[in-house]
Amino acid sequence: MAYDHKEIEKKAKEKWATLDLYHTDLLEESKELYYLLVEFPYPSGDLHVGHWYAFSVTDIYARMLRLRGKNVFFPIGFDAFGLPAENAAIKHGLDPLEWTYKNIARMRAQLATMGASFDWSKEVLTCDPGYYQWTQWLFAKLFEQGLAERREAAVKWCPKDQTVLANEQVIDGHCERCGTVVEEKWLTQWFLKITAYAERLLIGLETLPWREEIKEAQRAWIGKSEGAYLEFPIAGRDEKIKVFTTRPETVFGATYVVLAPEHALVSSLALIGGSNEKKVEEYVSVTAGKTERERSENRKKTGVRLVGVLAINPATGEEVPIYVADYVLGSYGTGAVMAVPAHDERDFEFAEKMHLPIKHVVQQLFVRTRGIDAVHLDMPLEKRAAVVCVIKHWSEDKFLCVRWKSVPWRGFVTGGLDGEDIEMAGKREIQEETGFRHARFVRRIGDSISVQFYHVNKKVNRWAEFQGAYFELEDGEQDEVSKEERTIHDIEWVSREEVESFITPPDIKLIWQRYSTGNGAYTGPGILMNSAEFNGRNSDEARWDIVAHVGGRRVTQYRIRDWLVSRQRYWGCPIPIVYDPEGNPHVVPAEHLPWLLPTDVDFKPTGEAPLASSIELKERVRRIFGDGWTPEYDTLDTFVDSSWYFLRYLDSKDAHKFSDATLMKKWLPISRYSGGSEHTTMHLLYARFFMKALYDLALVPVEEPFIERFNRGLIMGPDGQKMSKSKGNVVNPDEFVQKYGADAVRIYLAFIGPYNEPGSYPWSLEGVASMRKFLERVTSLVEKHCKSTFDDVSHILSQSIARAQLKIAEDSDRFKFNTAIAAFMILINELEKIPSIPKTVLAELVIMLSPFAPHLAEDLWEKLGKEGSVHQQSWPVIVLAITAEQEVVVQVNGKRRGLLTLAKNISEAEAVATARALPNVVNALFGKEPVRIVYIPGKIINLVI
RNA sequence: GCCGGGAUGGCGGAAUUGGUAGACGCAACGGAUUCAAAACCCGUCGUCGCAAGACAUGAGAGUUCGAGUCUCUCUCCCGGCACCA
Repeated sequence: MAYDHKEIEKKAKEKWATLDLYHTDLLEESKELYYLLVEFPYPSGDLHVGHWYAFSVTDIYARMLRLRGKNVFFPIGFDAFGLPAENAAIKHGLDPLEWTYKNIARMRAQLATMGASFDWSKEVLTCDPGYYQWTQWLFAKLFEQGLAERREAAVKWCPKDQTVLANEQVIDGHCERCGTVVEEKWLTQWFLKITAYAERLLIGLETLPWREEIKEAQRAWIGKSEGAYLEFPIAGRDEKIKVFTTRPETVFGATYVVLAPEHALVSSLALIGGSNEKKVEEYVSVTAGKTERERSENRKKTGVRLVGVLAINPATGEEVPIYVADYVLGSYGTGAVMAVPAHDERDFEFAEKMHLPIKHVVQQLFVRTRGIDAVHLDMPLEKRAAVVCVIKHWSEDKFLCVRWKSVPWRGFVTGGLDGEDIEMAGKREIQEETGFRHARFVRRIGDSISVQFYHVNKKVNRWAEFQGAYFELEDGEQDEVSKEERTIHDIEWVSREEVESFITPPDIKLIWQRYSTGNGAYTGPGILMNSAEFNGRNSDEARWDIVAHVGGRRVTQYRIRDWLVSRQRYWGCPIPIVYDPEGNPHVVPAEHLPWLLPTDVDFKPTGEAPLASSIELKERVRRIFGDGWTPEYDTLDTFVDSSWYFLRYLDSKDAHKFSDATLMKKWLPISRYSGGSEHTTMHLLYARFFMKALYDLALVPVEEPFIERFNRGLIMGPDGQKMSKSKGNVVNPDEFVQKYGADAVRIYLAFIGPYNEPGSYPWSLEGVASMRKFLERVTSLVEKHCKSTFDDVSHILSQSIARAQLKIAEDSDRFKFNTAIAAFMILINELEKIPSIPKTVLAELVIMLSPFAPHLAEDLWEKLGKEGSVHQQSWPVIVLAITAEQEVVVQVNGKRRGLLTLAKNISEAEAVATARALPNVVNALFGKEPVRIVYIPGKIINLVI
């Protein structure tokens, strides 16, 4: 081994400690400020590959920015409240506090091995009373502002952890932490009103330069939908059923109304109807016993009609039945919907099952815009009703299709109604176009559709209302077809399988699909029909007019629910609330903060909050507030702790305020936040919500906490599978650090793939070794030339170095450390071929290496006899000289035939002449004269023959 | 089902705005060195072909002098949401 990494790492760390290198002076004004944040870890007690990936790669950027003259704030701390500590207490009888602090101590030591340049002096621990005092203080502020609220709600309950979970912590109906199937419970809980900020959380995304997938995930989570409240009066009563719909324009097609089982009107309406009250009650109680998960798992539609009561469709005035069905959610919208089976899949499914009427009010519209039958924009559209005939052979499974002669159009027999009904018109067209005499009308096919096209033969624009109809031929008896018809098209028998591909226009295809696979709900926009005075209008365009017409109100709904923060757990931040003898909540006054977590508790899960077992807490409340006052026993969701930690970093030890206003003004918003994609919709949204709420309270200077956000990828096992103990593919980074050194592991992780996108990269067993080899080559290079007295830097060499410096800096800015390292490797490969390298170049090289391999670079810096630390140097100033020549690719017909190095100021004629003289070009031209020459100076000459 | 992102050698990946496809690295192969091996060093390395060259960025079409990159259709993979009216 060319170098002893253990020795080097030890020496470097001692040197950095002596120089106090990573203490950020937050007041330093002369440099540009850069707040680089990385998600702080939970102190699980063991540093795994994921931690290395998160912290050591981000550290590369922190170090590089410092070299580039920035005042970089790169803090660290621990998200130290949470379940594992408590589980350790339950399982092994350990003290959660001791367990946590022991783990923290261990992880601090492990983090130190990676050589990360964290400023430990600003460390925060969320479980420290000095921290959670301010979590409590901020909670109190939100409470005073009406943003923290106590109410009864159906909550997700994990029977194993014996606690309530936030919606976000339930994954596929299972507890995010322990995987147990989640139950539902009805409890009084604390909520933070994130819904009040739904719109602003959405708008705020617009200006953030985040990746689209992160923004989209948040948008989907917020789930904005615009629609209207419409009211359906109950026949013979004063009451009304209020529904929410995003498609109010389909109200004419609402043929029944559905209430969620938990809807307030269900029991009273059942009583009025009377006749099936028992059945309704039974249905409601059965669904109440199911979790939301169970309800949505079984997608089969169930429901009960409220017999004896009817609602009135406000558009048609018709009476429609009322159902109770669990496919309608009580927690969204108004808990009631108007059902439009023709235009909503769920309503369609329910209507089919219950044999309810399906009324078609939106006609699908096809406009032919391409091809020979495209609508002529300068001509008016002539309306006409028409029939499209699907005709089956009298004995075989074949269908009668039509192939036009003059145009590439293939479809079915189609013709205008001319005042007849569908059956008559169809029979007549079949007779005229095909000669078949005995077609039997079987049925209509689905609903009508609108098609706008240019009628090639009749030379007019048509707006046809197509009605599909199914006919069966009784026999093959056929008349002679008129000559006129024969010149227009041929008829053809096509087998069932081939019909779909035989037919050309999409609208005729749709009729075929409806015939062969059945009709469904049409959920798109189109032309309104069966909608009184709105008939013929575009559905999207008429939407709000219809809302006005039926006296509805335009509203916006959000999918996001308020943030449930109560946890029936011990190891969390106590909710700073006490109850007076009447049971009203009061915030614990600031002078009593921190509102300490009691220590005399029983951890055994009983279904009660552990804090309820503390005598000290009850005593404390009685002592401070008086007899009859009782404490809140729940603790806060740990996501509350982590929603503001980045503010505390700036002023982590302050006993008088949560953070320093002046420093926040200087350092916020955070320049770049690096983390895992698993936090996209929870932590990131909560932190943004907190920031906006605190901004409104004038407690913070900015509304959005993070300018840039980067989600890193995942490191997989060597088999490409997610690392897990059961698969036996877990890579222990410590082994590799021991064997190859921290620098090799760092550089390997940075090289494995782009750090700016959430991909997944398998850990290659040879990868770290190869990085070690590379570092040894750099070492040998420096050692070989470090005694050299030669100091003449050639032009070519200085250009190579400048190019590498620029590339490394640029790629690092984009978090593309893989290509940055590649650029460094290219430079080393080049330098190894040079017999003598000046010391100034070596020094620059070591500085360039230092963010990636901080320990080795420090050692090499000393080998060069330099003073101070390499990490206190400046990133070399880049001077890229302008060259007089440039490379130009020569192509013939777009294929590369040669490469020229031409003077930059060469004329086009000269450049082309030089290109044409190339032997390969001469060959490719076959003596022909180019018909076109594309010349882009500095890039390409393309000769087109 | 809907939304978002993606698909490039045996593998991880590269290719700032449409302009030399496969940078850099791994693995593999050949050589040199060695008593031998490891390490190191030199070379080969998309496919077909002796070569010239042809063909190649999930499949198919299109736009363009020129497409991994832009447009359309389809397939598959990853992520998010999902009975949210």
